[in-house]
Amino acid sequence: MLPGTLVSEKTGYHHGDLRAHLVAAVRELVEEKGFDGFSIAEACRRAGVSSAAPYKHFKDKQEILVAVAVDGLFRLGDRMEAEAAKVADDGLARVTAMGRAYVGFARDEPGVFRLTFGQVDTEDKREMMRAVGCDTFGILQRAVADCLATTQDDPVCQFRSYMLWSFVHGHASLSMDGKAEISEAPLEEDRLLAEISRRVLLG
Amino acid sequence: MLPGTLVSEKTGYHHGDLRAHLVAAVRELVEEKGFDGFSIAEACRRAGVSSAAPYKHFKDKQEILVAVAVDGLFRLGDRMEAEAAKVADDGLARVTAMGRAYVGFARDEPGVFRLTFGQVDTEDKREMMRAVGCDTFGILQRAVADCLATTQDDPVCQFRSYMLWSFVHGHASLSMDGKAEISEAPLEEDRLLAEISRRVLLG
DNA sequence: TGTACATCAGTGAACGCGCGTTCACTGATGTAC
DNA sequence: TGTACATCAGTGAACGCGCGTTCACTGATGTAC
Repeated sequence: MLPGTLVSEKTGYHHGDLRAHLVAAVRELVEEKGFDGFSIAEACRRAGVSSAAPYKHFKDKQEILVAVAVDGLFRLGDRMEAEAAKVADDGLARVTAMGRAYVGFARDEPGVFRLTFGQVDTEDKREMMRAVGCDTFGILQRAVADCLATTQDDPVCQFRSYMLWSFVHGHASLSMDGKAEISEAPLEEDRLLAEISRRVLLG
Repeated sequence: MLPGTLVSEKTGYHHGDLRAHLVAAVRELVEEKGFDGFSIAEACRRAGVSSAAPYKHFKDKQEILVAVAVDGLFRLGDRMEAEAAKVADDGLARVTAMGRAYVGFARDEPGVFRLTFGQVDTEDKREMMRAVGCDTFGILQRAVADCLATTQDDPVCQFRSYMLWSFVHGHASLSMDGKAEISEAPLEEDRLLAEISRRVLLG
């Protein structure tokens, strides 16, 4: 359930890496119950720790959720890069692969996805997310710049990157909760992603 | 605050149209606090009614939220049709206008938007939303069919409609919480919507 | 028009619950000498 | 190597709170005669 490898198996009092374990437990809960419906108390039970323990690592509930969201963004970025790296050096195909990674992430972890792109309550979270979000978006921008034989700063590149992001994000959101019947046919989805990359990047 | 026109101003015991008033109150709260953070109790206080009253109209909390979500979908559809009707009979422009309506709705009522397209907890809600959602999506499909000089059933029409929906939904979601800096320049957004309609419907 | 009565939409008090957070504490760990 | 001690990461009990829901009730409304 929780990754045993993360624990430096201390017996008894001290936990080892409670912070990471809490984040993992919250991640699980957010998937199971949605990001409302989640509670610190239950995350503690799951991590095998008293309900006061988290406050040694986090200021409050909000801060834990931000940690989970940031962690999610990082993993999303990693997944995009990994998926793109698998593809031969055809720019268009790489962009499509990133889209596939994005949608895959949303489908595998809808709770975290919603949390990550969900409403922003605090200024802290807003700042944090903006910073990490720019990094992740940069991954796409670089691939698009490659494709168009231009630089990331080129307004054309930014415009097209944002178009792609919108589309993929929209499809991810809609397919996540079955609003697109199309998502039942994985072949169709590949076509969809390829088609949209083509239409945005060429022509 | 609450639309006085809706109340058939009964004095005292009987309320007139509590159901509609509760939905309105919940809508307000969902905007103010997000759809977590909302509580029946507070909606009752706002509607000036005891906390037991809602159970004469709704089975439970979930059912109220579904009512608000369904109501939101209907109003979204109305807005799309209204915005499209303003435009001369150029198919492409009408589709773009619908996009503008969609994004406008998301920006005006982010809470309801998130609730409407957010996670589906119960099978009841799923069914309800699917039915109303198909109606709303149908509005777009008809405009696209017009544009392509084909019928709604044509797979090409469905495919393109879904592409448009994805894009607009994605942009709406991202711009809602300021993830697109682009959203600060309304002129740019018009260009974005027009461009995407063109790229999806032509070529 | 007046009366009796069924129905309906509200009240208000009460319930049990689980939550987020605090507090004083305690046991383990690492370091200086 | 041994001891003293500061620091740190946990405990567990307690708190106050607001919630969703239930219950027996009551007052208003509409209708049949």
